[in-house]
Amino acid sequence: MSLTAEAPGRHGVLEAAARRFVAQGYAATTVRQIAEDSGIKAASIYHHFASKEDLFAAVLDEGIRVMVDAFEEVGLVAQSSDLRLLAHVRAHLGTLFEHGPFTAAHVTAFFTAPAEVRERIVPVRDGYERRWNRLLRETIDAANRELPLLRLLLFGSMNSTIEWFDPDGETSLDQLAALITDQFLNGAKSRKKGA
Amino acid sequence: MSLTAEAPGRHGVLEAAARRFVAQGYAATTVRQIAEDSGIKAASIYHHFASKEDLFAAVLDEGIRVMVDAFEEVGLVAQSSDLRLLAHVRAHLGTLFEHGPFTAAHVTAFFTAPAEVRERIVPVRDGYERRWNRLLRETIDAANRELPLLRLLLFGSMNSTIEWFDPDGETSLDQLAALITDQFLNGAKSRKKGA
DNA sequence: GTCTATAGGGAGATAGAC
DNA sequence: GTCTATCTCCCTATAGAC
Repeated sequence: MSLTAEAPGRHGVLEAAARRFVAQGYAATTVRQIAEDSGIKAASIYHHFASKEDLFAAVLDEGIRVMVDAFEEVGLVAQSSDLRLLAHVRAHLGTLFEHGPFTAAHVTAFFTAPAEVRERIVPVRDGYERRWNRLLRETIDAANRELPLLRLLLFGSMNSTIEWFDPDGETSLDQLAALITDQFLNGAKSRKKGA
Repeated sequence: MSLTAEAPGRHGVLEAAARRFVAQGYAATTVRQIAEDSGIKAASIYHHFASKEDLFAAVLDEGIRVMVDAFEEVGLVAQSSDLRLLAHVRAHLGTLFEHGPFTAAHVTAFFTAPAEVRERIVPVRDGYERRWNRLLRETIDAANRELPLLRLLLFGSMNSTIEWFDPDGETSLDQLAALITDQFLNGAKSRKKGA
């Protein structure tokens, strides 16, 4: 929660770690940096986590938990399927920019995780992907074998925002979510200039 | 070019480095690993490159060069603008999966590059992005402030394929390029199941 | 739950012979 | 252009006191 509290506890360490992993990646981050950000000494990290890899796995886990929670919180809004998709796109973007550094760390660092860590996370990750497949099946009418591909393209668009979107800039997260959703469903051609 | 040649030379080292950076990221890759893959000793790397960062910058440079070359090679095909976009999407995917490891290394590792390296590369990268903005302006009719955003979404979709697409799987690169282009231009809703 | 002290290893890089 | 040998630094992790 804080960077300088006297006893940050497990969660404080976890959050400082996630922030570093986002900024530098896993390998480039040292336990000493995480400790310094947390306001404790490096050796104290090992009271909360057995190893740096263990800490990394905990960050990835929390990243998924935040995503799944946000997805479930959108709930079964009884609107059109297009608006339901928009709500979930907005929620996913929210996890990247508004709900702490965990999901961002997951998205940017998962790919570079050591194989053992990655295998440990995959089952949880699958649950989130299944939720999206179900959602998309209710929204678009593509062939069954195309649907996971379209989901991956949408994920690619959404997750790439972590590399370039500035939540304090001209475009708001709401606007970005609307743009991504409309582009995904109706295509870039539908966005006529003469609006 | 080869992993075990007696004198791999600068290019062999560069290629081995790119492969490692794709697989492990920059920080997790050691100069000793690159040397071993190249068939030389670690100290010999420093005959070709002043430092590991220097080698990294050379890999990123080459990654852009490959992208720009592929873009230019598509040329001014006098087809419809949709088909021209398809050709460029196919060319970009080709740089990720068919033209060596340099572009893949650029896409996956650029974000984690040390600030000095990144700043050195940005101007070259800008040239590639300008080419795409120009291409998209001829293809879609979106508002001027939306166009760069739409390009970033398309880049996000295309570049994410490096994390999940298997060029030896069921779907070919040609099919993937067609799917991405059609989804980008016309949206996922246009892909009706009853085809 | 945090500290000091330190073990043990591997990293990037250099010197100088061939 | 590549080698062997080595420097120096900093990494993860442990031991044991408070």
